[in-house]
Amino acid sequence: MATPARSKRMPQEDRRAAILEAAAQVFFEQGYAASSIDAIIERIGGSKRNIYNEFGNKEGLFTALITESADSALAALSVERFAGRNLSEILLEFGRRLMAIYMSPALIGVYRSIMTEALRFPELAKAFYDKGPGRASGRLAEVLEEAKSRGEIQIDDCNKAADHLVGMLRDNLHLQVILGLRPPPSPAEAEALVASAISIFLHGIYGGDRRPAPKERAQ
Amino acid sequence: MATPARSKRMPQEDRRAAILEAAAQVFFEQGYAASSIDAIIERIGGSKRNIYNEFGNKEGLFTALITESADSALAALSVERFAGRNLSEILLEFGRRLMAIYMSPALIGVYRSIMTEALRFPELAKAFYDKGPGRASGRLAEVLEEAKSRGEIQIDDCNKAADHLVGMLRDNLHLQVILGLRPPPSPAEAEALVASAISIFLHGIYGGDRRPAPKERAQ
DNA sequence: CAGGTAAGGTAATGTACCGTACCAGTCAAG
DNA sequence: CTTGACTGGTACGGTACATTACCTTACCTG
Repeated sequence: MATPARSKRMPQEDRRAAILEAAAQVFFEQGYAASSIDAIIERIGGSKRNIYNEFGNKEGLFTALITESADSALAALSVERFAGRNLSEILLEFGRRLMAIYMSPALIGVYRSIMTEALRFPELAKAFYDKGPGRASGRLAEVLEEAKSRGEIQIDDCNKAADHLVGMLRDNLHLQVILGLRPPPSPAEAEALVASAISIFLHGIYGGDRRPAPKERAQ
Repeated sequence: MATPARSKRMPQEDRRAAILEAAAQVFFEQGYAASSIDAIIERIGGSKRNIYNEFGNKEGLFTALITESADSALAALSVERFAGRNLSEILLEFGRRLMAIYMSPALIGVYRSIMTEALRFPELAKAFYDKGPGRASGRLAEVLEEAKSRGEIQIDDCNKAADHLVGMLRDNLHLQVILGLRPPPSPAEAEALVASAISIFLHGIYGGDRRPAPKERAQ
């Protein structure tokens, strides 16, 4: 009834992907507990047997959805080690990628739904954190550690500083998007936000006697 | 059966408070959709009529809980205008308060539950944001604007910078606490985090030719 | 102390939904 | 064409839950 065009058979992979896509729409909008298997299956037609055959039960579908969404969204972070340009450019590139990831619909949905379910799915919450924000911060800390060892920056605890920068990039804007109070930023907005965050991270806000950074317009 | 000592009547205020406390335990742990009125009433004894008489329905109880929790947790932000000491001390004091608020069990619970329900309760989400993170950022922007007008700092967009600082203070640690991956920080930890975030915000991480801030040990 | 009112308790109503069973139609192989 | 595995559609068992109807009890007023 919903999509009569889909009455034919489907290769297993496509079916699995279709289920996950529909599950994303429903779970990420309504949350795990308020979502029904029926609502998911309505979007793609077919019967619930497909879901139960493929994922076992509702929990299995949810964990698969969270895991795969987080994995695919976060894959962009580990493509290569950042080229050995200067720290400012490395951080800018890192920030751009992280911002794009955080604002992607998939990850917004993951955030929205995993907060409430974290206590019910502790391993899932840990996996999400470790592969996502935790790893981002870890990678960043490595970069900072290198720069520190070259004497380029002064910083006591690189892990803490990395957390701070990640937090800056995920500031109130991210929260507003998750809460549905505003749409994700345009590329230009995102770029400006990344630039201003990185600029503050590198130079702070005191206007005293610091040298301007090479070719950076602060916001 | 649960608490037989409570078989007598109760002043309305106490009962209302008891309901909200029990609702906080249940809603903040399980989320709105997965929580049942029965589970709430079991914690305090009595019957569901108490809840329906006082709050109308489940939605009414939830919105009252979120609103009052956010209000009381965030009241500490608007007590007085910060004394006109130097910017560093003002920000430190601001950061301490904000950190304490963010890590309070009440606000952790609000965060946990409102993310998923934001799309179902848009006005509630907006009220929460405006009274909470939005106002924190707004107050901070005022402080920065003053310092800017005194020529103390150099900054283009004070609102953006304020968002960044608020984000720094609410970084991966906050996320880990919400996800239940670690307990809230001890006062000493919190103080160290605030200090390092503010230090970066003020001075950045470049170790060049900046003067050290007055009496600040960065972390 | 009697009687009334409103709150508190109990049980019922109706619904939603997870997970499974059943049947009929469909595709692929032989 | 026949067979058989699989799938779509639907219905069902069992349960949980929001909300309400109805009864019971406590408190207040005169």
